[in-house]
Amino acid sequence: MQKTQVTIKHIAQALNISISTVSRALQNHPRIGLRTKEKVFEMAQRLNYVPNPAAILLKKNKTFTIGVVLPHLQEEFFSQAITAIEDVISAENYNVVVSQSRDKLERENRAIKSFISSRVDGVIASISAETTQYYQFRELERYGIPIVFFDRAPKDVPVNKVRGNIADAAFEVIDFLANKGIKKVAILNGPASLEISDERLMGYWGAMKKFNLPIIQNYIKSTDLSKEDTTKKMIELLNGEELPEAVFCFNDYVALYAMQACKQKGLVPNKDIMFVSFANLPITTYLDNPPLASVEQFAYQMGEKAAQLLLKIIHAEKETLEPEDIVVNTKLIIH
Amino acid sequence: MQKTQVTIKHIAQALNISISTVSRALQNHPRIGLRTKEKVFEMAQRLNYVPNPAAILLKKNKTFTIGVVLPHLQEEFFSQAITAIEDVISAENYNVVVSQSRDKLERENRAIKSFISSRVDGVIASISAETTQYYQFRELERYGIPIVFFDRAPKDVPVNKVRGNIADAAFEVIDFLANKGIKKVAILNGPASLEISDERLMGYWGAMKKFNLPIIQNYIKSTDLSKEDTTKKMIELLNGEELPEAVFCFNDYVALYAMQACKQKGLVPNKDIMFVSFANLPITTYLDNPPLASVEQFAYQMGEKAAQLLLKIIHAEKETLEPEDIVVNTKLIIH
DNA sequence: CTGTTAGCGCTTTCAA
DNA sequence: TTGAAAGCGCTAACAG
Repeated sequence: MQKTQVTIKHIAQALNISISTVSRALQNHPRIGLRTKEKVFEMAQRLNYVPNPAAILLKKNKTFTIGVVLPHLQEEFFSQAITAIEDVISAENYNVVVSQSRDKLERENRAIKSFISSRVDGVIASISAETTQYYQFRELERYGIPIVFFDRAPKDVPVNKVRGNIADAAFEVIDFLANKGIKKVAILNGPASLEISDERLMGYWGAMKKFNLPIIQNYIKSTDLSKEDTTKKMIELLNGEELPEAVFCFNDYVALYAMQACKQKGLVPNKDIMFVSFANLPITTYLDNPPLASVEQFAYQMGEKAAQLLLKIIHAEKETLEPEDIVVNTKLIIH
Repeated sequence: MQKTQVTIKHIAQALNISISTVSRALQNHPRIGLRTKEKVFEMAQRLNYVPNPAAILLKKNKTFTIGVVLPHLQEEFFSQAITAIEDVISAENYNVVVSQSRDKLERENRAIKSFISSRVDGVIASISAETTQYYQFRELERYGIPIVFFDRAPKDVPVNKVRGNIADAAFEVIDFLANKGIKKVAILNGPASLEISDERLMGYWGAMKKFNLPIIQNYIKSTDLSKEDTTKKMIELLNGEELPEAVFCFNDYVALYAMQACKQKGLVPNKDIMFVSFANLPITTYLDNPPLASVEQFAYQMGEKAAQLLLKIIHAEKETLEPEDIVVNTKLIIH
């Protein structure tokens, strides 16, 4: 099937010059005659020469590839981030390999293994809902592969990361609800292993206190982000002593599942119970009664910063730099 | 940053044997002593040896990578297909590189270029809404890279493809509506450059005739799949002489956009006007008034077949085989 | 069963 | 400004 490929050797022969001259000409080496360069480029074109990446990689011991693991490409939040990463990375002639963990630890680990064996030059990660340990990422360190986390970073480990100012956003959400006279606010949070869950809780807690709203233990739930568990927790809220007036959800999926649980109980979401969440699905705007407000996280910007940081680390030839913690501002969007 | 990597040479030295023995042992070559093999594997483990893919590729002149271009990973249909492709392909130790065209010809071309320069062993493609020419894919042929299309294939060119029995499904849809006593059915079809648009139209046409339903020229619209154009076409339908009773949409996105246009005109979708479409977004089930029915296309199965076909072609060392056309059955789901 | 050797396509000293 | 030659890590004849 494969045609024999055109190599610099062919170009050299056709032009009756040495392969090193061809190689240099193709790289725009300064010490090559302008006429020679022209001839080489012309011939390369004519022969449909395409450089063999494997040979270059082998020689340079670099793959010009970065690996990205994240939970779901289907979430607008992540797909926007990946677009940004691709834009930044490809401008520097790097390639991107994306892998979805689907919130499974096992898939995340497999992706990391594959990144190691394909020898990527760096990794950008947003950890799965199941990930509680930093363990697996140590393996990357072992091979000297730098990592930058975005949005979902492991807790209690100093790492390079880019994240939204979640706690402030959560505070703002409660502020917004309080201003509307809503007092009883429940929270359907994400797994405790995620730092961004803690931050949501902190913001919630801080604001509830500040505005003298009642903090009810039963109003604080956390889910593993699956539909089943989210539904279960929402039903617990609905069956509780006092129905909350609003539910602050970890993200749009959680909100969607929770809203459906509501409907099944005969309540109209965003009329009988208000929902507010972190935006990652533009599709919620197609609902008949969309959530009152949501937090925009500027995924593109976050992806951009993460990619830039990673490139910076890759280019810095020195040993590990101080981990950076970049915070991107969020914005409360009132619908 | 990079640690110096462990090579088979290191293993050979540590064990005081030749590198070819190590290479063979690692490949489980039959003519290598069991004891030697064991020693080699042990040492490889101990030194954290990871084979350098670049060297293997260079040697074998194969990348064990296949490229996939498709419109949007966010559509459930495509993301399921990609999962299937990954499953099949990785079972044979191939890797997958995915690229989204976002329905832009230019992005599709860029992806193809990048597939060529990274020398993928094969390509699976579902063309963009803007693609009208087979032209760009010829470039792949030139380099002997086999292609399999799935779902969206170019028209009027004999190619390897996997597709649903769209025309039959479209027929079934009209049949279903006719049975409910619905006579005036409009169609919001995709761009004419896609074979799957033609097939939808054929099925529609055939059924409308068969059931003696009126075929009104103004009821037949096609959109470029963008929100703007779809909205425009839907508004034309709504402003026409006679309101259709049902609209048969190219896919769920088209349905979503069209339904929103409805709402803006004060009509309740799926009560005042029925919608039916090809399923690619499970999210539509969260709508208050979801579409009556939709066509399930078994994306996973389609992806699976496409991947299997591609592998078959890659493994068949001969010159181009006869193009295959694999049809996967669809199913009408009543909600 | 194992070792020697050539070479995949390219970059890069070193020498001219 | 160009060429010769070594070598990146691995595989695979060929030769024992």
